[in-house]
Amino acid sequence: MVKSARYDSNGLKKGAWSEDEDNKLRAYIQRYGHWNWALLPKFIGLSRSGKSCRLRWMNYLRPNIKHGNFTKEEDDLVIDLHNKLGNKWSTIAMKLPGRSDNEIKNRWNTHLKKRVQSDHNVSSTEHLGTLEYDQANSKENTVNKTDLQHQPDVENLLAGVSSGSPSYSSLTEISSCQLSGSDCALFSDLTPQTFDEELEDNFWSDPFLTDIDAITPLGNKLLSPFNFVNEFSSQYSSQDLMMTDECLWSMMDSYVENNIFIN
DNA sequence: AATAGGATCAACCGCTGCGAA
DNA sequence: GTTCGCAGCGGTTGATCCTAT
Repeated sequence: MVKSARYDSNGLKKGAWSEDEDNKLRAYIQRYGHWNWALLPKFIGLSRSGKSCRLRWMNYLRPNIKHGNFTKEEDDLVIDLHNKLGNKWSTIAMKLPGRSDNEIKNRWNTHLKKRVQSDHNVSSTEHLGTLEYDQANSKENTVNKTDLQHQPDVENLLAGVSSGSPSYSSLTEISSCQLSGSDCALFSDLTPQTFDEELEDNFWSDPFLTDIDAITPLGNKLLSPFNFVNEFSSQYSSQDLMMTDECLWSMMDSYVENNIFIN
């Protein structure tokens, strides 16, 4: 149910995301965070708009995102919050961890709106237990296994959050995390699987860093693409900075590998 | 088996708000 | 005070799936 891929007049790809694009975007953001959505696709080598990348990440690729499986409790909460807040989907989404505003909006438009309307006539779900409700929604509860293959385990993720080992202020902070210098390896060699394996040991235990300033234990800044570009743009002309994505990646990786920091 | 029409949901589009210059 | 660029939001679209006939 996705829009077929096509290219617009600016050469930007539209429509369905390929697995390769997903992998690139996920791996990049897990490593560097989303420091600038507009420039990010260039660094990844994607022919997508920043908007499209942001949307894909927020609605689909975030580590803690859930698909399908709206429980009766979630539905009730959406209805209750919609009753109080109206179409403030992002606000409602904040109350439902793992659910994107887009998914909640779709859920409302396709199911809950009708349910609320029919409830005005018959309070049909009052006598449905949770099990019966789940069974009634079994079609919707079909989880896309392909989607889950590349997702970190949500339960572990949440357990990690609640255990307090890393101190997160919110789940959204997880989505914009970055790795410390010790985690860095040549990204180009990583498949999603090996990337996840590599992260497994210390991904959730390492401190999370802000999108732009990756603070090392020494208090120096690790070169994120943001300060990488800033650093180089101060030394070279824009002509000099016309480099291929591969070249950029290579340079960044060599910086990371050699622990070269800027203050 | 074919197909028409409804349902679903990922993705797009346009707009607003906000911070920086 | 104005302009610009970016992030985020909510409405809408359209490709695909599902179901009834």
